[in-house]
Amino acid sequence: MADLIEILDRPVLEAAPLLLGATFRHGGVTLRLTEVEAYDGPNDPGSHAHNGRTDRNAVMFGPPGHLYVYFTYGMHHCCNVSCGPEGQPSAILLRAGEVVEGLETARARRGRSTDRDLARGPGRLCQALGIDRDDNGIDLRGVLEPGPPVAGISSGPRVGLRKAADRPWRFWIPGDPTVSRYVAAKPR
DNA sequence: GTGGGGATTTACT
DNA sequence: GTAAATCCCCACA
Repeated sequence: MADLIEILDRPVLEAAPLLLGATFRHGGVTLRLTEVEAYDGPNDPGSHAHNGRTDRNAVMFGPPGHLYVYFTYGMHHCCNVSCGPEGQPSAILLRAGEVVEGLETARARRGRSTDRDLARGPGRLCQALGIDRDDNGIDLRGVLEPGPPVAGISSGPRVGLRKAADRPWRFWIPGDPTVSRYVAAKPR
């Protein structure tokens, strides 16, 4: 089984699909990742790091294997794994997964939700795992464990972006019920 | 100091 | 399908 840092210390477009099938433990809940998206630093208009380093996105510029958590829409958190050599601001958004441990805890955090929807979408995923801004920057060694290689990975455009909406940098395990559905950005 | 926008989710018609 | 919820971040003045 591949080492986490070995996977993350390479270009984000190579690393992202390799995280599918990995397990992620936090707050008493374990997830099997089924859907991720790649954000490729300064060359990616859709990335938070596109306009350089700020207080918020600093973790993206740091060493690989740390959690970048941000708050959005006034009510949701999203979490990413920093990737690539230090100084290269790329990250992988954890979009969805299947709860494989801590089901009761996840249900309690998510309130009224079907088991399928517990971590189906980045905001739901963070809520199920109890992730918030206090977890920004945490070291993921021993937390995120790569799994065996997954065959037949699908890719397509990222969800909800107005910028760079054409880049097919979303990766998921085809047929898995916990993968979120594609939603284009709403026109203003 | 101000204002536009957002890597979303949920409930309601 | 559409709308509302809700607040932090950041660019610009």
